[in-house]
Amino acid sequence: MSLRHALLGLVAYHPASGYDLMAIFRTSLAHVWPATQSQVYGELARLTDAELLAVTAQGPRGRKEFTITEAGRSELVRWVTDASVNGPHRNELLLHVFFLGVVDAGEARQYLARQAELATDRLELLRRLESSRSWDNEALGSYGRLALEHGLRLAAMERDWAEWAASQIGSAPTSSNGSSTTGPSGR
Amino acid sequence: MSLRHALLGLVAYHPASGYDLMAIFRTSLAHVWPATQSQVYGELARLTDAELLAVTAQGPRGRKEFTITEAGRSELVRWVTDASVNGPHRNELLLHVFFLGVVDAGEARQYLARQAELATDRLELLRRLESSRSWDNEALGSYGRLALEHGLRLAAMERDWAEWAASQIGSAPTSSNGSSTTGPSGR
DNA sequence: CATCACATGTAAAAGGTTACATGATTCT
DNA sequence: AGAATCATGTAACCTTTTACATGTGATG
Repeated sequence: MSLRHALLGLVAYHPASGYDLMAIFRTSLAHVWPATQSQVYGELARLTDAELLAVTAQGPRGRKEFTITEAGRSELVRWVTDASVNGPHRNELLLHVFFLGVVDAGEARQYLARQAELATDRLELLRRLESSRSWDNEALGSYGRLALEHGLRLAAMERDWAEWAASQIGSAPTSSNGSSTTGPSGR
Repeated sequence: MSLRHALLGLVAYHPASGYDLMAIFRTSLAHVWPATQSQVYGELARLTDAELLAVTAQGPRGRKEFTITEAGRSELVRWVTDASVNGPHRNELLLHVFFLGVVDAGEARQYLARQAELATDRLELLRRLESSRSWDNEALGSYGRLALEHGLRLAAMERDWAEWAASQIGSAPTSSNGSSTTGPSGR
């Protein structure tokens, strides 16, 4: 139930409306914790019901500004310092890799080379974001910088790994059903 | 809808029952694509309905052995070579990091130090798995090795990043101090 | 006065988790 | 005989995605 905590965290930094929060989910949090408008408005209502948030101002177009309550803040603090919180971690890239045996070595190598390119692009994008520094005068600034560095290191790691992985694949072709051959060079 | 493809991939390597497949989800795929028994049996039924899998043998306790069909195999090949497939990528660790500002610097540093320890433990676990080689005579062997290497590099990266991040805290309370000593390798 | 940005909501469907339920076979 | 393992399924609930639906206020 981390969307809840993402909302508490954002509102704790600064009171905001659902619309404001959506803008943050579309930008800063897009690659960390994606959420849809539908989800955000629903969860804000539930958080208000639970008295972890409160509506503290109304604006022009039915705008509601949410502020964190004391109960909300203590729940946030409890969650943020709990290192054991760690949901399951799905990786679609690795799922592909596991089953690369169904295609021949050439296609597998090509797939990995493409992943190396994509990681390079991500790295480039983050480097430009880092230079622009638009992120660091925002509310999430000082800690957002740490998250950005994580992204940079991850992209570099994936680029290097994908290049290495491509190089590991021998030219020994795999049969079309992959069940009998053990594949390329045994270690 | 990747559970579908995970099942197609596993059955393509070797015909299996739901029970057999669950054993793989609990071990090899646990950190790549978690799935519950409930999900697996349900999806196997749907895949059989869609004629991407077929029941090719019945065993002792109502056991049904599934085999991939031609249609199933071509769907799997299409998916596996499609580098554009990439679902949203949630990272609860980074979500914590974004909101570390709600606690004081000492607690934030402690949190990151704990994450460095946890990453070290994961690395150790994977190294032991690598030595044991139990994985490489299995169906997923040759490509599973590439996935394992990804895990090793990821764990090492997260350990280094968390140590670096912990060291960054406290040196500049509000403004950022831009330069990283141990940034990712450039090119 | 038209268009864009602001602003909030609901409904249906798909995907995922937890808990319950049942029974057969093998091993000690 | 009792326990562990093999084996499949269903029900309730929660989370996430996609699509629909509506209206206000500011700007050119």
